[in-house]
Amino acid sequence: MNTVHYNAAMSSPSSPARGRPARIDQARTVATALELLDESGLDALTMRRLATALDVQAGALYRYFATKQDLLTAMAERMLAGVAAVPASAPGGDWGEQLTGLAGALRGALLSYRDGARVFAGTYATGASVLGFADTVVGVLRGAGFGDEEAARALLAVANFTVGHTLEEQAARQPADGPGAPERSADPERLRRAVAEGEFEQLAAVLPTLTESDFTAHFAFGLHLLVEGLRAVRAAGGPSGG
Amino acid sequence: MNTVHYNAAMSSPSSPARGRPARIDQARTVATALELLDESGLDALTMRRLATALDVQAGALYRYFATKQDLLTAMAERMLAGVAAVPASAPGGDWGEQLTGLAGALRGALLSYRDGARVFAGTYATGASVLGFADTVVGVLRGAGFGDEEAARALLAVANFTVGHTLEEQAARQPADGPGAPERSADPERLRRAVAEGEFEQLAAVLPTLTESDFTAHFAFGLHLLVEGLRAVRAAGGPSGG
DNA sequence: ACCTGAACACCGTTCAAGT
DNA sequence: ACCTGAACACCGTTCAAGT
Repeated sequence: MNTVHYNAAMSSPSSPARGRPARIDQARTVATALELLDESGLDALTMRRLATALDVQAGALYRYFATKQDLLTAMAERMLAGVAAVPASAPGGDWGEQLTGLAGALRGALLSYRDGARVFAGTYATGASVLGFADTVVGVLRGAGFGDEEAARALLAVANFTVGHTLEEQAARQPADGPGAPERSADPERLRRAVAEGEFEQLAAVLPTLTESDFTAHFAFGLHLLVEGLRAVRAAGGPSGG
Repeated sequence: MNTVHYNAAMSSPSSPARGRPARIDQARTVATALELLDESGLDALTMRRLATALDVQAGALYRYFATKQDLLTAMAERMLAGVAAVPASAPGGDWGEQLTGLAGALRGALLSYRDGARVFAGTYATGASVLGFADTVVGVLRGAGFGDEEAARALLAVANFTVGHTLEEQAARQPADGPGAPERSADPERLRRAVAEGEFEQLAAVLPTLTESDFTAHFAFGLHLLVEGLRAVRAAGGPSGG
């Protein structure tokens, strides 16, 4: 069962190719959609533009994906392909380092496509890539002695932090194309101005760190907090040592 | 300077009301937009529907908001109104409890409107509510002895976790209107089926916790990890005790 | 079986013209 | 100064009809 089941309700192309051979299929459609996403961003990814890139009419896409949302879910699933294999390629380290590596791999997968985090956050993918990642994370935690409940909640905490962080990281990296300045992009200049205008003494003091562009350091710090928190939880809860 | 400056480039209504009195304004437009959001969700919030609710034509909205994105930013800002006042109303407790209260207030603010987290995550609000919240959080942390860099990074970690968590919480609470099952909603049933179909032993073991609907407990656990992580960081770094 | 062509019911945004 | 009316350039989705 390696294949992703995008949508069991969709009519998949039957095995013996009756009639004309298909000009597109799910895999090529998702691949082209991800290329388009990376080139132009989520807002520019329309069914019509995707169809044009595939040299087909827009309606043809609906033979493979019931809705655009289904396509986005398949894209999210594909983005995470191989993300669970990270600890296997770097087997050393304790559970904390393995968890850090896995979270970093998730962030890397989302960062590897423009608006990747937005696509992932906007879908609910339950394919082999996503579940395999979750399975690996939970395996590391249970192997380290955490209980089932703690392992599940730790998975959620790490995943939600990673998605939330990468969402903002990619929003900040948005090109802000043109002097018209779109409102979503996290321009540090606007933040600086806003802090200067109001009375935010505390914020003003930490502004240099807050507006720095080293998102890897921000991510590492948050992840470090979660791992150290887990260490504290385990020390307080279970009878086993580290 | 209490007023939120939605967009300095927009022509605000001049003080002496020349010509016809305005039938709509920014404040009423944002309030109505939030009502509509809460009733029907973000996907149903269109400029045309909002205009109809305000008894006006769609084009009239563009005298107050340059783009829909600007309107959404103003909505995000308004959602967080008063969220920084939480520690003032419950002044007791150490920095950890105060931080927990602030994060809980942020989650509560996002939860108080349907798709609130999606609106917030999709914008970059830098008004008094958002900056006031950030200022308060940083103030708590610096007051507890954390350095400027750690305080800034801790703010980001807590905010990103909270947004990421609430994004998923609201996706899970989506009514999933109709048996057609929209793909975004985090139906626990689909997750159960997907885990059962594949070979995810670790995931299967924690499935009861993973699919439980007590998001408050999930949120509390993640927040607990962050706070305990901060305690560990402070113990390891600074010379001052707790 | 697979895709086209054409339509349906919408969008966000702009802007001359009215009052 | 504020809003209307109407248009522009799109959307996602459906479906009879062609091959």
